[in-house]
Amino acid sequence: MRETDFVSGFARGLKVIEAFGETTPKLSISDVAKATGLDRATARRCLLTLAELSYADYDGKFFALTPRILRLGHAYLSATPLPHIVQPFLDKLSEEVQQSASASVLDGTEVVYIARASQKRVMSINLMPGSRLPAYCASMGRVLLAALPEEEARALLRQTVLKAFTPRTKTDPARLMEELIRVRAQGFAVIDQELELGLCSIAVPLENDRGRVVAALNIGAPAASVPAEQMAERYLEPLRAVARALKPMLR
Amino acid sequence: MRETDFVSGFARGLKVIEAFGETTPKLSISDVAKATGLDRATARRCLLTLAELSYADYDGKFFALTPRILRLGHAYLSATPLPHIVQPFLDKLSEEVQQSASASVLDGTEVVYIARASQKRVMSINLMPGSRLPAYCASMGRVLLAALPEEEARALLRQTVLKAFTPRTKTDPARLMEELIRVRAQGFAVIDQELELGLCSIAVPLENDRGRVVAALNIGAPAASVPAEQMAERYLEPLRAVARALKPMLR
DNA sequence: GACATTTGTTCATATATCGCACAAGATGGC
DNA sequence: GCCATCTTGTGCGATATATGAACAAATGTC
Repeated sequence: MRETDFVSGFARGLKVIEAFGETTPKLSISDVAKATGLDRATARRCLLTLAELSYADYDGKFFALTPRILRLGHAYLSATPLPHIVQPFLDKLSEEVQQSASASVLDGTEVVYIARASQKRVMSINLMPGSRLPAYCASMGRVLLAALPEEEARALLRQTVLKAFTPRTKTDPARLMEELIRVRAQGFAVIDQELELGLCSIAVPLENDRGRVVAALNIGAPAASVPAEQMAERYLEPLRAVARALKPMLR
Repeated sequence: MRETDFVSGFARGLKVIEAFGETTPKLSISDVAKATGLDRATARRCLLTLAELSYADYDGKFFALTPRILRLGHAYLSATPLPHIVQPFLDKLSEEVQQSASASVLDGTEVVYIARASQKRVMSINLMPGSRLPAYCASMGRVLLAALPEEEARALLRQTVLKAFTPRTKTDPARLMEELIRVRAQGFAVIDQELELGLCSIAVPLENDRGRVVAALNIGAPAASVPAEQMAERYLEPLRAVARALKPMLR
């Protein structure tokens, strides 16, 4: 790609949108400049552009995103076949096993939820399509990393800040790589309270008709009612049945 | 705002993202140029920029958005307090009444879902945060339109294509305005299969601590099990209880 | 209340992008 | 197989944007 085939004003604007996050719903011009590394004058122009288009509100001091910004993500969710195809299967699966079921894909070092059917909430975090979790300590993340060429998985782990969310979180890259190899061999991953105490989950890869892994499916359950050792015997077959049923439908 | 405080490259890029939709998951350069009204060269530069930043894939012919684009909408969902505050209340409400419960806000002529707790699916459309419905024929839309100054509501209806989704859909602007006045007076709206046959819903406004309507809450139920006449007697009180409980928590 | 910082805004100019026109390549009909 | 049509890629002049410094205003500190 040539230098001139890149619209840096657009790229800068996207950076500005992403500056808004979890802990920062309202940002001043300087806040955004600092968060993005852009010049204050440039950040201001991007923010005023967002406001002009009603993607953001401006009270003269702080900018805040408006729900209109959801159109952007929705363009993906409604345009991409996978979420639509998977959703009814997750609904059925979730009802059958009386636990939450989800599907996700990999985006860099993170897992991105693309569909979800939730039963009564057991997690403190509220997951929905678009939500992200670090791949290294999520069951679907393990499955998706395990599906990559070993070198690629290793590279992603190197890029990740391996933080211990609970005392059980595995954070040693070497042990994680071993775990990925085991996951690939056995065809599923079980997470025992590595992301949140009290929460277990199990995931399997979802292949398309040509055998390429295109997503992961999981079931999450409270550790109190389903100990980690029982996850596989209870949920592996239902998950695999869904993956088998979906396989011929995925291009 | 001065002319030079607007980054048109950014605005054009956002238009390109929104060109991807329901029926158009993969678009060529010309497709996007046609859909957005941009010059082909410009559309191409925006698309290549998206691809360079991994917001889109490019196979040499077609562009498709990647899940990375969900970061943009997620910036809003995670940064805005309302969805987080409302979600656990919807969960409880949904379990209590054994029906789906949702919250939404108005964006132009459309209702945008910002949180949702779903029971077994009754709608053919799959709703999630970010999903949009036309305001004029959705229960939350009626409530949100009714909360606007009459002239503003009338203006939005004028901008809307009033399509009949079912034989029961109300599409006459004058009758809709009457309906909005009734909704405002009674403090709730009931929709009887106007959006989809077999689906009824009821919505109430959600006010903040200063009495401004900041969102709408609703419950949807299959018409077969809950006829429209029963929606209010069954669900109005539970909905209002949630709205009352939330009110002091909303700035 | 005066000083020091931070923040927002403006401006001139160097730089990058836009849209047009044209060339090259792909597609489809017959 | 050939022409008509549509699509994509590129060079260039005109136009729009980014930059960083300078100033003004607001905010925080002692």
